[in-house]
Amino acid sequence: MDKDSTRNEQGSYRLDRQVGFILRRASQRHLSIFSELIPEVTPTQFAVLAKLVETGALSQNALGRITAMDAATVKGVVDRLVKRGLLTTARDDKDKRRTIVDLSDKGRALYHEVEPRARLITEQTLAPLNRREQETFLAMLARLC
Amino acid sequence: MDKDSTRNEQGSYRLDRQVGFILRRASQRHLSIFSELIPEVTPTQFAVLAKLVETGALSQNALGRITAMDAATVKGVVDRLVKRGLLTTARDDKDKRRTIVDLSDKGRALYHEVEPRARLITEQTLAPLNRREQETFLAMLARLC
DNA sequence: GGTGAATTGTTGGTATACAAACGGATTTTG
DNA sequence: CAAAATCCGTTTGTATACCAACAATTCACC
Repeated sequence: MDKDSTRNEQGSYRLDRQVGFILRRASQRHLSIFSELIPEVTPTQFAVLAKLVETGALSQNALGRITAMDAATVKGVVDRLVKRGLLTTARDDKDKRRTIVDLSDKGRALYHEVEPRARLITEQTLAPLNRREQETFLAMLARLC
Repeated sequence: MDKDSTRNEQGSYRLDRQVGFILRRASQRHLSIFSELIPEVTPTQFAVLAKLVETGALSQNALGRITAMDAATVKGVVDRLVKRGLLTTARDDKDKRRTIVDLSDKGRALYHEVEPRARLITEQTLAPLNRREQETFLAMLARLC
């Protein structure tokens, strides 16, 4: 009889029920928490610092790949961090196309100063869920990438 | 003994485990699906069209509020949609501060043409999860806003 | 009923994001 | 080895996003 209810027949399109819209609002809340706890850098800039600490110096494009930014975006981010003295860049002698990006001492120091607060950001963002839900949620979210 | 394992002592900070980072990558994938299925408008622009269909004409700021954009952002979005003839704007006579934003016929037509594909976007974005997981996921995500 | 407070929309500034096109360097492959 | 394909970084253009400051208008309250 009403077997159709499993299909998409639940009536009109409601923006507030679409993943994209909810995803955007969740990102907004996260950003707000982030800039409250770490006003020194943006989430993207912090991602660059964190990855360089994890992996060491990288070419600019490689850095973009592991931080999920395209070449044009990563350029702007690196430029701004270099201008603030948090990163250094150098030509690669073996492959003259490449620019090697690395942390400066100041950049490494800032990262370690800020990293504890970064943990709090994840914690506060996920605070509406209990521990078990948090794990489930993160696992599902990761599957959507 | 190891009761501390419930705390944050799980070792080093890993960027790939932070909500913010995963959220960003999930948004990227969603955007990619969106622009593939609906190249005519951006997600934000579509949100404006959808909300105007839902609620009818609104002041520019009110529109921003229900679509989760600040005043500066919504202005740009509305301007571009007006330029393309998808929206109309008019001064409010009762409150001379306000600009009334509404769909044009062309905007309404485009919305209805595109809306079925918008459902597919949500479907494809959530495709890695089964039906039950999708519901759980959306409910949890909504709690993070 | 008039003044301080709040709201509305605008502007300018900064920071992601992504697409497309480009020149130079390196790798692949025929 | 030489041509083709690929990779690297840059630039330009468009579109969110958010902040802060601003003028005009309306509201609240005394």
